[in-house]
Amino acid sequence: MKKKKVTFEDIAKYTNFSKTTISRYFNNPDSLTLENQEIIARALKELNYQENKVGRILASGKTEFVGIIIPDLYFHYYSEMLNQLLATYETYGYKFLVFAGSSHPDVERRYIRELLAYNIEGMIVLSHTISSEELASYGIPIVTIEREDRCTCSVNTDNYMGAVQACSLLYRNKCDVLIHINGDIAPEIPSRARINGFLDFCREHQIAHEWVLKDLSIDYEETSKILLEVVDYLNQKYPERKKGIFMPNDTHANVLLNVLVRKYGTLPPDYRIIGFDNSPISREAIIPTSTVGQQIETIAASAMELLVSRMNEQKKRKPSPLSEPIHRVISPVLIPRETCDFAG
Amino acid sequence: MKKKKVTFEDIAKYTNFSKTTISRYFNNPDSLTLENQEIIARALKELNYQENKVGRILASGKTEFVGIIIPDLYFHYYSEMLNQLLATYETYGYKFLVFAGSSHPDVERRYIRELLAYNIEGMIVLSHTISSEELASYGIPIVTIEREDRCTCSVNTDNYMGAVQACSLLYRNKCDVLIHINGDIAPEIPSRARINGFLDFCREHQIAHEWVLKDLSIDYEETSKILLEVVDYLNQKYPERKKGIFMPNDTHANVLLNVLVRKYGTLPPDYRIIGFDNSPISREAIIPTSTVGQQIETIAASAMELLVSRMNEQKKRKPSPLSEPIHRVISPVLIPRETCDFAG
DNA sequence: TTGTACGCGTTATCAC
DNA sequence: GTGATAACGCGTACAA
Repeated sequence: MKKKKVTFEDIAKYTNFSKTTISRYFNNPDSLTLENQEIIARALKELNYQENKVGRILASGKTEFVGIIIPDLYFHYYSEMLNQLLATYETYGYKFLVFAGSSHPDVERRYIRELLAYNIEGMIVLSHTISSEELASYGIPIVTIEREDRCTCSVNTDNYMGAVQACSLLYRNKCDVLIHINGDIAPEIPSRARINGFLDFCREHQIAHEWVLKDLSIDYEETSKILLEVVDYLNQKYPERKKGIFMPNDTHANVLLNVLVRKYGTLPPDYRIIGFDNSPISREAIIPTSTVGQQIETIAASAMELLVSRMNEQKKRKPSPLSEPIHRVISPVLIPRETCDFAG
Repeated sequence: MKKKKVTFEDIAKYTNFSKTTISRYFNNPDSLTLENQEIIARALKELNYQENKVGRILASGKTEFVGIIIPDLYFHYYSEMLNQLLATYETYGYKFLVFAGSSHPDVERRYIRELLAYNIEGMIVLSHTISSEELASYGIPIVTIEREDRCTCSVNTDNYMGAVQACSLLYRNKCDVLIHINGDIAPEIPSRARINGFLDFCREHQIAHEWVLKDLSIDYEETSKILLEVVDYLNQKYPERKKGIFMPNDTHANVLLNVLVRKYGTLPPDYRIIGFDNSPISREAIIPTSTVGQQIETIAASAMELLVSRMNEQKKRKPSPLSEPIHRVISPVLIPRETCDFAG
């Protein structure tokens, strides 16, 4: 069982053509006689030829590789995004080299160097670790998703609009006071707009509101404890008032919901809740939870479309100094469920 | 801004060494004078050399690529497995080309051909679509995880033991009748052993039991409806008896839990529940749910270790006809939580 | 310790 | 429509 791989050379000998012709058979078949195409096709079968793209890369410079750097696969948001990015293989044929980020800048720089060593044609970055300025400096097309994007192309959810939709739903649910529980987020991070949208909406509509400044972690028990305290605080501060709580994501909305249900046996009528993301947990919670749905498939498709157009520019034109960053914004979709009274 | 990449050639000219010496600097630095190493190191900085592994691949035949075919990233089990597989980059340096499988055999065959075209050195398969026999026929090292594995190396959870542990916990919780709600699973699928473990344990301990044969889908509402019917059925058939329910995974355990809590306001004392996987949902459920924890990190590490050893064999020895498949089994860990009375 | 020459599998540029 | 030849960037005998 010799593992000697069959090459164009072998096909050429076998068919009495030249390597060039074999190459053409793959890249420009129409330039061959139909007859000869069939001869070669047959030879490929008979010799059981296995395509080898490494040679092609070296000769053509095109790897059809795209690098992905994603911070984590814990949150469903990220794994679904990766899922949808990978799915674009069917559309564009780009293969994905994936690194799950480590939030250590130097480690991620090693990832990037490694990706560059394989001549990736472009990169999609979801990790927050490296500044967009540095990313841009690597000189290859890059699209970032939902992170700081001053110097890179990006696709983000319209977080501001999402927050406004969420608040609007709580408002229509006759909530007396709107609450947002979230850490302080740097202004350059897109999801910061959720806070801004919340604040602006409440001010514009002159609704009593409060941004409860709490950093909520990934740890369930810890978050649970914090949110229980927040509930006590809210009960004390806003007794007899209907509280509309806008949580920054569905995972934490679920923790809050559980805290309330475990405390009161059900979601008390003076609490309305809405989360963000439309993660599975929002449907699988003890009470199906209203949420602002991110259109992950659209975001992923849009990111790849943008990246592909950039990569094509790089190939065709000569100098093309990687024009101004393009920022795309995808509208979220309001999904009212049982943690609000009704959609209207 | 000419994009002309710096090559060994350039470094060689710049330093008055030959390409060979530059190459050696990377692959066998000790064979150079310390002095000369520094000269080259400096030149690399000054010319801003970017490693290019494509040439190396062509010359050496070693891509350091591993292909991953994963069925889906919806279930946390898979995304976490991918996470842990990617994390082994730090240990072995293999890069991962990832395809999210499509459950269409022909599509996955295209994926595999594409992977082979890039000379991947090995493959990790979680998808169930292609038979292990066909996988083995591709002639590269392959490790499968939690799927039919007759002809391939594999790493699986000890599903049988997991089921026994689950049943044992329910038994110690003084359940009168043990219930397992699951579809019929082909004997060659590892998770089939969960059913066998359930049945064997109950028979050996002479416990009343029933395998409720239901195919539960990924759809929450649909599953919810089915499980509500099952609950009615169980109430009727086993009134006044303490029912210990062993669910095949945490997602469905959560649906059942929600059905019960929504029906009774809490988990009735005559229902005990345990799931499988230790997914986040088991901790985030309205009542923290007992589960059989899969050691995903260990499984992933073990799979890569196995794969790496196989890939090394392929490189070193000449004929090495890819010896007999090795099957590794990782023990699960029982995690008792509030849906059971106590651990003892 | 260092250099020469060739090979890896494919594509691109010319010729014919 | 087809073929010879030279890249592409690096590794590796073999020679010095």
